[in-house]
Amino acid sequence: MAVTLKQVAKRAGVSASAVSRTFTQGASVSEKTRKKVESAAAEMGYSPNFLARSLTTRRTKMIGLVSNNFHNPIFLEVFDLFTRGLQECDLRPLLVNLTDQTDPEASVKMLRQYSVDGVIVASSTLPPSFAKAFRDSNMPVVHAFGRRSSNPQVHVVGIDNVECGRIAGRELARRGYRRVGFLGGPAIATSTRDRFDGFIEELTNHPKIEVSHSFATAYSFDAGRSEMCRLLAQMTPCEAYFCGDDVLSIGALSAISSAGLSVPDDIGLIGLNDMEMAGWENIALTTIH
Amino acid sequence: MAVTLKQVAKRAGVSASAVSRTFTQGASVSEKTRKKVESAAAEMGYSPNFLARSLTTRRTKMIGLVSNNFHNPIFLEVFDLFTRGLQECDLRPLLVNLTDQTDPEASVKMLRQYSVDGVIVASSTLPPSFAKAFRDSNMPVVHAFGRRSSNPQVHVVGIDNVECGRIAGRELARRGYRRVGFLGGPAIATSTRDRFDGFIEELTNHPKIEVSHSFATAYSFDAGRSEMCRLLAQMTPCEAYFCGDDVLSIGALSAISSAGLSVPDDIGLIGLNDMEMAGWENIALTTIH
DNA sequence: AGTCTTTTTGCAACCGGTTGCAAAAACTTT
DNA sequence: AAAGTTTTTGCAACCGGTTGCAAAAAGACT
Repeated sequence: MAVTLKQVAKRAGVSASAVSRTFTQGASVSEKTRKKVESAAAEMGYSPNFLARSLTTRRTKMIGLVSNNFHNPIFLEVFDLFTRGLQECDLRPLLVNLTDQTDPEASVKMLRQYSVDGVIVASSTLPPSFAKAFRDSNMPVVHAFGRRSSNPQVHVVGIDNVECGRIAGRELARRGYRRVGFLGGPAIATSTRDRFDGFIEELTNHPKIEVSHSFATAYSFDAGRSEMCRLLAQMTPCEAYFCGDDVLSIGALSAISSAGLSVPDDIGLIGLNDMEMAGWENIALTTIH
Repeated sequence: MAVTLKQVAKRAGVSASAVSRTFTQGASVSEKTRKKVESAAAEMGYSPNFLARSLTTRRTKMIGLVSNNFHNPIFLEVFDLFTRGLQECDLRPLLVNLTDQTDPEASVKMLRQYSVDGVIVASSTLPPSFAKAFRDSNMPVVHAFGRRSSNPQVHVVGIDNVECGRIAGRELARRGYRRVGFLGGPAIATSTRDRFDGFIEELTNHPKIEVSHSFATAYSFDAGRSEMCRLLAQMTPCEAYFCGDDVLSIGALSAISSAGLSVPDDIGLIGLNDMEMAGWENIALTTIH
């Protein structure tokens, strides 16, 4: 069906190697044969088959892009940036949706079968063991939004979650709130733990401020809304909250307005991520970039 | 590095073909050798290399997933559903981000080099010629959210945009508005054209209703907001608008509140898509599912 | 036990490329 | 023009699998 190297070789009147070489960076071909090959290839509409090539070069230029965050709009921004970044490096993302998948093994196996050159695990809620599973299978791994670990085999790229917690704590203190709360994402997520730690650490510098905390079940609107509803139903809600992330915050925001209260007049709120939506005028969330 | 078929064959004491056959659906292998091969494979952690296999089978089980909509949160839902659907069929999406790419040829070439089994073009704003370009290169193509064309080579999956326009028109009429507007997405997009046509068509049944229209520059919050700002600054804004989609609507919503007006008391608004966010209580958009 | 069928097996060629190596061709030098 | 050097070229083996075909093995039937 598709034009093959051999057909081009025949048409150009040269050997297969010559054709192969004109399409490989830095191979030795004379100007004359290169011209012949190039024009034959152009006429026939030939371009080399990457997968056949990968068999010998051992490079597919495919990168597994693995995530389970398909309900948090910030991840559309993430996917946009990641795919464009990869494309600029001449790499292709093979997308893997991990939603409702608890065992890494199946994905590891699949990505190995496709011989990806590397894997990006883009998630703050997957356990570190997940990224490790890929690594153990000898693929280079970047865990985006992961936590730096004692095990240096997995590259981690992300924000300093502990520092985020500190920033939030410091800002709430600066604004004079006396009773503040941490409304975190899922309690098992490392991102949640770290933000919590930083928040608490900062607020120990302000012993007069009363601090409480609770966790939502996910980084999602619904989770944020229902957790905030619960908090508002208690006898003494806090004066201000640091929420796990922006979507969670927007859920909380919604609970607060539904209760007839307003942000920031009645309750202070600070999010995290500075996603596009946070800046929308009908949301207007204070957030950490 | 990775374990190969030959190594397994040696270990199991059988020929390469035998190993290959135990891993191919419906090939003829005796129970005895299958067992031998399977245990050898398990011990060595072997699984077949899909790309090498694809060379002879001519099936990669990879599908190009092409889109330029990385700023409209509805597409995160789309990507979620599409990737899961593909995965259920044992197919893998190779994601292609077309943002700031005007020429289809580069992507066509790239996807051919990776020998994808087919392509899904997921976009309502790309011209039909884009999907055709893939088709002309002999790949099966599905244009999701595209417009049914006279050229039957490209499969189209999507909503009935004309009917959406009718529904919106009918609903606004039913609610008794006398002066309604169409605030569409980009004027070149087929989805915009079709929704517009349906809207107008329906409202010709109600000659007493005054209809006007305008187009935003994109399906985005900012575009919706600024177009609505412009409309509100005019002497006679409409009583209600049908917006191109939900993000556009939310932008319009924001412009309306900023102007000190309220929906639905001062101005009616109806969106399209019923994205998750439309249901969030602090947005509460009327929309078409 | 011998013959006829059916199933299982290995050989070898192939999928579409790359690459080490030695021979051929093209330049330099003297 | 001969010898030496460098560049270009094609051959053949290989990457990791699949598959048509004929031979071998197993099973069915007299």
